[in-house]
Amino acid sequence: MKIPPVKGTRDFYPPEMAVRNFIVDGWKKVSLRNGFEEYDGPIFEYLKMFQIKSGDEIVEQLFSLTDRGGRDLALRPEITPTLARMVNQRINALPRPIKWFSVPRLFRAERPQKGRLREFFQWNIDIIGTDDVLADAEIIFTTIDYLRQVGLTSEDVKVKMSSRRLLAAVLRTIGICDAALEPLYALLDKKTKLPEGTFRALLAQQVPDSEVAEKIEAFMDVKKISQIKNVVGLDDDVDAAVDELAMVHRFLREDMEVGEYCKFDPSIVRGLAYYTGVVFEVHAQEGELRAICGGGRYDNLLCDLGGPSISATGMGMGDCVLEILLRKKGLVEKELQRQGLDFFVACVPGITFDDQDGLVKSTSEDEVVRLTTQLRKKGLCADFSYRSVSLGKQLKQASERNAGTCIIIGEEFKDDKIAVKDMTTGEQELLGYEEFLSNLGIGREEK
RNA sequence: GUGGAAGUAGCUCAGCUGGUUAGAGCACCAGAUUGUGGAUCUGGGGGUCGCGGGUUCGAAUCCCGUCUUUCACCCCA
Repeated sequence: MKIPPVKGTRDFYPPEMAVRNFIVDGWKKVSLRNGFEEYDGPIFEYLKMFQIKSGDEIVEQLFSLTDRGGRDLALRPEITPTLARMVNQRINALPRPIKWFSVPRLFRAERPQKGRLREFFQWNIDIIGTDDVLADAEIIFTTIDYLRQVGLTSEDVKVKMSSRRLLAAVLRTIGICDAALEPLYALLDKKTKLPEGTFRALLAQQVPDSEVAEKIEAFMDVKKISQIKNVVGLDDDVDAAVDELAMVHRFLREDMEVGEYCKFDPSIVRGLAYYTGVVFEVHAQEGELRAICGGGRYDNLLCDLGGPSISATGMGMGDCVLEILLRKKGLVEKELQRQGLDFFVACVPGITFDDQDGLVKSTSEDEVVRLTTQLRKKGLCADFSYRSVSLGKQLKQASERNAGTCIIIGEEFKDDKIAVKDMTTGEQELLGYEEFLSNLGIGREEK
């Protein structure tokens, strides 16, 4: 019986696995060099934990199960609740600020489409326990640091940033009441995806006062943080929010040297209600891809999940959209070619080697295994052919395996010599067996 | 969850309005080549035409259902 892969999942054959590792290894490397420590939690949690934060609609998009003890569980659709749980559990013992990262495997029972599957990986970085905007800047910087690391330039991608606090202050100043904020956020979030006329019509529904609606539109057209005050007028809350966002931008531009990646964009709202401050998304400049990542400040979430009131800011980046973009930009091919063996050990089949008394000591096939063992003992990647086939076949295998060097055990092994062939240049030299082995470690660090 | 499009070999696809035994390229395996790889040539394996049902003397081809993929919505933690 043929069993197909489950809807929305991927099989990682070696080439796909190499790409996945390229992505994940980059995430980890960049996290560590920016001072984040890795954590992880269980792949399933109590269903209730996800319900608290997200509500019933989200529950329909969870893979849930009941265990034999009657516990209602769910495969994690995100790791932030787990992070909050772990931090809350040891909140008094953990030194702050907490700078943690994770690369969890996540599950969402949504209908799959381009850049969105039912099982995927997501890079999460969070800074918990400080309300300093420098932490927001660092989250954004670390995100850019990764994008830059894999070769995406400020021509390729842009960090669009705004602020929930700013948006709330602006809307209140204009005259929107608190109850109307949430549905309005949802609409503003969609502005760039809707035709202008449609947006205007929907806005008119929510905001009947055309003067107010015009002000909202004017705000949505603002290109620079410094222009906000001119459009909205004077207000202490707006001023404070503007200054805060301007400070994040200044850190990124003047101190972290990534200003060319960043721009203010008032249409960045983020879907979820729990964001409280700076919010941002990274988008590819060209093409119709969904956001590569998103993040922001969420000062109330830990408290909502049963912990103390502690501020936090973070970012999540999934692997699906990122991979599509990296492939489109030709940034993964090089990585695929780099993997391969250090050595492939081959032999001329059927040669026997005698000891001093003329008795058979070993065959060339035996010596292949012995030499490979020595190479592996030194931590090198080495392999050989199981079947005793012609030397030509073995060399072919060596090049298919992308071996850097091929070693040939032939007649000259009777004089304790081996042929060492460089597979890229094709050059070959005879070396003493012991001499070759003892020189192996040297010069390897430079590679 | 709603609507559109598609599904033929591991991959990309051909197969005219239903008509013998379903093809090609690439990939894979073997040989040419028992001490020298990436090339070339020759040969080979591999398909219940996504699955199930219907129409028909006859279905890869037409119809229905279903699964999967994909696009647009909903949503996007």
